[in-house]
Amino acid sequence: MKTSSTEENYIKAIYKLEEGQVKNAVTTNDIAARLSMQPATVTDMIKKLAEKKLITYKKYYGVSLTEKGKTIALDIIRKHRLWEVFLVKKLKFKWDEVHDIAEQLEHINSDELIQKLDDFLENPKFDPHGDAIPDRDGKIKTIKSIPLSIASKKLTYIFSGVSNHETRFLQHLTNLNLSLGNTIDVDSINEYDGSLKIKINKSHNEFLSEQVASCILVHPKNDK
Amino acid sequence: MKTSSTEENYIKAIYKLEEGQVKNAVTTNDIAARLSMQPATVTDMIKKLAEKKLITYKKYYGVSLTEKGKTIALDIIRKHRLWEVFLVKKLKFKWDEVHDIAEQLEHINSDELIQKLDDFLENPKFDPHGDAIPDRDGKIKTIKSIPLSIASKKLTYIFSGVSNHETRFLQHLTNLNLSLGNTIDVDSINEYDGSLKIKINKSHNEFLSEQVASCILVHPKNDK
DNA sequence: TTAATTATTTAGATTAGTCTAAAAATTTGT
DNA sequence: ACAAATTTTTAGACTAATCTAAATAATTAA
Repeated sequence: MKTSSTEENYIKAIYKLEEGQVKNAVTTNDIAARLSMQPATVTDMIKKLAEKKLITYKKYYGVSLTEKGKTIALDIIRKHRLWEVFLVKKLKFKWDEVHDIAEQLEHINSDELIQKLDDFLENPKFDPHGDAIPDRDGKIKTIKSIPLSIASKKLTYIFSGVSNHETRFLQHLTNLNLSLGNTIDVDSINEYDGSLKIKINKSHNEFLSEQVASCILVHPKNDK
Repeated sequence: MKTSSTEENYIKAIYKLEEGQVKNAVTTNDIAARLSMQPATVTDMIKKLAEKKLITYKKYYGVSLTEKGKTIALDIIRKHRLWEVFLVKKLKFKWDEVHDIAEQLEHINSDELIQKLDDFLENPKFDPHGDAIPDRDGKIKTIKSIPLSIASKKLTYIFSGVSNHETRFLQHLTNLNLSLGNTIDVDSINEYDGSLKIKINKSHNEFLSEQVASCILVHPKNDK
């Protein structure tokens, strides 16, 4: 069964919302907000997706992806992240420039293409923002990382990902000279506002607000 | 002004039809046949394109692209051909496998992307089928090639392009071990059916029907 | 040159995806 | 527990892209 780009965008949105929630159902308003659509529009589309058995839907309650829906979501995410790797590694885009283009490329329909792209890129496991790339069968590594905002003083971490993909945020990290894989030593944590003083890659000191630290994902060094 | 993928496909079709015709106008039925659409559908769309000043349109007569329309057509063709180079050179697709994927990729919208892709591919001038790639300003090389079917006996030619892009035709050439850039020596031409005996790359002899020879574009050796 | 054929356009309908406004269901706050 | 607020759905409408059938214009052929 074919899925339109529009349907794919809804499926991806539902997947992302499920990921970030404890609850078992995603609401109409959540989806509407994420996709900048009217709730009425979302109701129509979720009826259609339920019809196709890509989600389960209970009126006035919410939706959740079926296995079939999850498979499609992971396939789109796989394509998005592989294209991001291509854009950054091969075409030399900056990590904050690739999102919108990958949003278009992720809907290109050709299994053969994605397979060959994956091989060409040498089967990368992570995209330029540190997000894991699902394999061909939809298997995805769950990385046990934590926000830097709950890190412990005097420990050393590895910068492994971000939980905010906005251009402005990514540019801020670039300006701090902070890149994926860098070590982060937490020198001190301000008790009042949660801000941190850190040392990046054993070389330069920086100051991070709690707001920024909370979007930086790390794992303890020598543990991964 | 934005153009939808659908509009782009019409513009490209009109461009291709203009290219292959002496007449100054392309008819509704031509476009309908090329795009496998109903003439009534085409009439609606050409009204829309005329409204946008991408074509000139005279009722019951036909259409032709404006400068604006031509610019868009050449931009799509540029994108299509650059993606084909990418697919063949980098992803190792065969030359007969890339058309449908490039048809999708050509509608991806990002000037920055195409510029970087062009550079990544080292600014190729021809696609895998020997068609010239328009430059960023829409300038396109017109190559003075002829169909092999009107070639002269005992002369040596270079295989420079095809006028038929069907998978089955391209596979036939592959089976003959004939690739772009190969030399073709015309040994003899059959007077009755126009078939040719040729030697490819000074190494192996092949037989070509007139039908096949007419879709093979060549230029005389040491002239180009 | 006029009747027959062919090509094109118009008219009316359909589907996908979107909207606004109003109705209905659920949740919240006192 | 019930009124108020919020969320969700329904109803009706719009646009883009498509179709079929019918009407009209242009071309061809006798």
